[in-house]
Amino acid sequence: MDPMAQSVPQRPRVGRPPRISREEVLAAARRVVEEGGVGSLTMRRLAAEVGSTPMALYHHVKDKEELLLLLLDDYAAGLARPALPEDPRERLVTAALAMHDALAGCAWVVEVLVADDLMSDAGLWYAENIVDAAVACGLTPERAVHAYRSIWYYTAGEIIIRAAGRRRAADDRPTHRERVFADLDEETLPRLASIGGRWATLTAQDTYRQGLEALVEGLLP
Amino acid sequence: MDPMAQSVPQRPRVGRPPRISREEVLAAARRVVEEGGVGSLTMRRLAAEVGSTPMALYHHVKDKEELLLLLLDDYAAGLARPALPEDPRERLVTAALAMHDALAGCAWVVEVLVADDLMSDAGLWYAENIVDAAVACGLTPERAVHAYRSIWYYTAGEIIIRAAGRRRAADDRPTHRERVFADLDEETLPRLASIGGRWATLTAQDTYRQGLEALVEGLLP
DNA sequence: ACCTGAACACCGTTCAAGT
DNA sequence: ACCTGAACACCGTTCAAGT
Repeated sequence: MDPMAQSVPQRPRVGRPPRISREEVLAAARRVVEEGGVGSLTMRRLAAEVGSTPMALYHHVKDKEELLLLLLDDYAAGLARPALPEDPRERLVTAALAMHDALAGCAWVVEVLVADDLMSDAGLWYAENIVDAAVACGLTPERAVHAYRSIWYYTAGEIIIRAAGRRRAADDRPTHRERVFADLDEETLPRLASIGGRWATLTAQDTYRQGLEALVEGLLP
Repeated sequence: MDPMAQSVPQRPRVGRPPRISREEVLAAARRVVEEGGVGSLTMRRLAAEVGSTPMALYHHVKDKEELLLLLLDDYAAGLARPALPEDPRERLVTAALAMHDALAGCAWVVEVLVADDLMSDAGLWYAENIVDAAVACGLTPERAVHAYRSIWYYTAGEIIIRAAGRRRAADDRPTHRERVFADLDEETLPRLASIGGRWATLTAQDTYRQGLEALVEGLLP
């Protein structure tokens, strides 16, 4: 842009030339985390991935926490922002669904999110639209924030619990839950006993939208 | 009870007499976990707590996972089961609130719960009553299970996120969220910017019941 | 300025041996 | 039967030194 820019003397880079860059580290971290979740991202593993030593990483990120936050920013920045309907109630539901989808695609995100609440700037777009739509539906700003919070609890809970469920389903040994459901006491737990084997099927179904609409129905005046 | 029981010859206990018992291990684990969360419970720390070596523990519990499950059973067994109102809608809300309270008192429980879905038998009491009340309110058993699921997502999400929030508040360095909220762009995020500093106060408020009632309102016919 | 290697203070768990 | 000690394969991070 500025034709002079090129001739501005670059502060002469002294010392050893870099072998790895922050971007390279982040890209590798993304790969690792997408494949095996946050749990599988270790500084040592990451170092191996970029062909370096664990300590070299600390020259490009402050520590592991910063690494995760950077990863989050990065993910959030790439999210699509769907066009939202005019009608405020529909706008609210659509924004919440978009937030949910953004998270559902990437289970690891939630693990980090919960640890440091809310996304980066890019993620605030969802909150903005949900709160704003709630106000447009007639809530006070205070109640709109509370409504957003309820939706966030519901959404985060859904993502976390269903992700955990999928992880359990992945390693095939029977879970604690299955063992418990196999022999329910009909005397003390008649309703659950009558549902029996259908429990697993029913709770595996995706009912996010259903629950969201119920919640919104109850939250709005 | 059986007067003969005493004279039934005990299978002679051979070998070294035990120095620690399973109960002792569990009691120590409970202490550790209540104080510092699941994260602070390590086999090594626990061994030190009972005055033994890490490997001695493996004679009383299979591994760390079993230890956590035992801890859970134990906690669930001690829960009060409040009297529930006759009216099914009130019964539903009361049971959900009781479930929430049972969890809220013990943040560590949720960490384990999420990892292995649902509590032990004792915890199923909540599910039983919520599903049953939902049926009594006119839902089909299938929709009643879905309703329970939505309530469970909402409840678990609330507990997890608020627990994480409290953990962040505990170590006083400013969180990522605070930094982001400090300078919101009024152009792109006008609603959040207008809420500004009130966000922290508003989201710190306990609105579990409010959200629950909204959700129930929307879920029931 | 950037990278390396050794070291520290941790993990859960296995294995072989002691009482 | 119960416990111990040494060992294995891991962690994140600090520190002093090399290029």
